[in-house]
Amino acid sequence: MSSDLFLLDDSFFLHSSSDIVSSDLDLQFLSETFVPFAESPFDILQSVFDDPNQQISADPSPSAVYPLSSSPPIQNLNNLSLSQTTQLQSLPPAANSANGLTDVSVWDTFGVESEECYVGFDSSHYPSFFSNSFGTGKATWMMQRSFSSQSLDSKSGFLFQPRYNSLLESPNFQTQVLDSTESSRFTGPMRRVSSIGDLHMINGFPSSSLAAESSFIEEASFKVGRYSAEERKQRIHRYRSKRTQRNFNKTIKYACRKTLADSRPRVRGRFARNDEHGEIPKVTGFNRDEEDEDEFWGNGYHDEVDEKTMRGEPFVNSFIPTEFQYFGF
DNA sequence: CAAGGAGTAACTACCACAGATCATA
DNA sequence: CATATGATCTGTGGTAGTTACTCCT
Repeated sequence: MSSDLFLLDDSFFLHSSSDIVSSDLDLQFLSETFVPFAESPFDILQSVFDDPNQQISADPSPSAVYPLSSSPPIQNLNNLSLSQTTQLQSLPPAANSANGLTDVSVWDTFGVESEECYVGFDSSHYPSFFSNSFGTGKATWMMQRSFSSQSLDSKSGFLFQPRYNSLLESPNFQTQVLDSTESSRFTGPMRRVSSIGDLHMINGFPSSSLAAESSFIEEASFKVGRYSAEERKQRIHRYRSKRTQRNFNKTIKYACRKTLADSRPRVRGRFARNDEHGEIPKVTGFNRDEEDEDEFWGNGYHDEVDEKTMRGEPFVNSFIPTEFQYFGF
């Protein structure tokens, strides 16, 4: 997985693109720390839309527990479905354009039934990141497994409208928020998120001004799930410190061996012998006659990759990694 | 509800061989 | 002790096969 979940806050929050949620471990951490009793990563998202009237439903299997080594729990995220159980007032599109942040008319903004809560995106920017359907009156977002937060960084156009929970809707809270240094970025029901750094939200809290907000939250004895704010901070600190020590990069100990491996001829992915003279074999094979070659290649097994490898060409460009979580930032 | 097939993703073995490492003379 | 030689081990990447799991019928 590396569908980034950046729904934490301030010191809790994933601030940079290097803080992407990139593993099952991350998800477990998130679920345990922020959404205790979560049955699936879906619940994590639900916390963002924390509202008794709002439900995020997926098709969670009864056994939606995701041990670290199991199949990717993010699979559950591939079938996100937001649903509004009650009809609340719709957000007037004009309100968004009026604040200068969002011109709804140019956005593919998908309402979730009541349009009270929706996640929008510029589909021209994200042709494959999300896809949606409205089959049964619910919007379903398909989140590409390996969409890196870097992509979000580089492309603006991610809309995120959280539900406000009761605390956020508190006049006192809104006052504090609007008085904060980054209040201009928090402009009411619609907030444009242009980077992962902007996606600092939990339970609808904008995170950027958390210096003020967190104290407020603490004063309000804000507690999510089983952990107090302090406990969460400690857990997050431990998590992040351990996380920094993780090494997602495959370190090449011997560059020369990599070079050799890249240039080494392969047969169905396996290293093949060089010819007897130690020369890099040509496309035509290993000086084999036609009969041997047919046998060697099986049923005419020829493809571009192998032709390249047989020529000793590294075909780096022919392979586009799809799992960004293994690449450090 | 249980069983079985389809679909999907993660994981792993396999291969050749240059270079590193170790043991011995 | 220093050097030479041979044997053994290590590491490198793409693919196919296996495993585990979910979803659907």
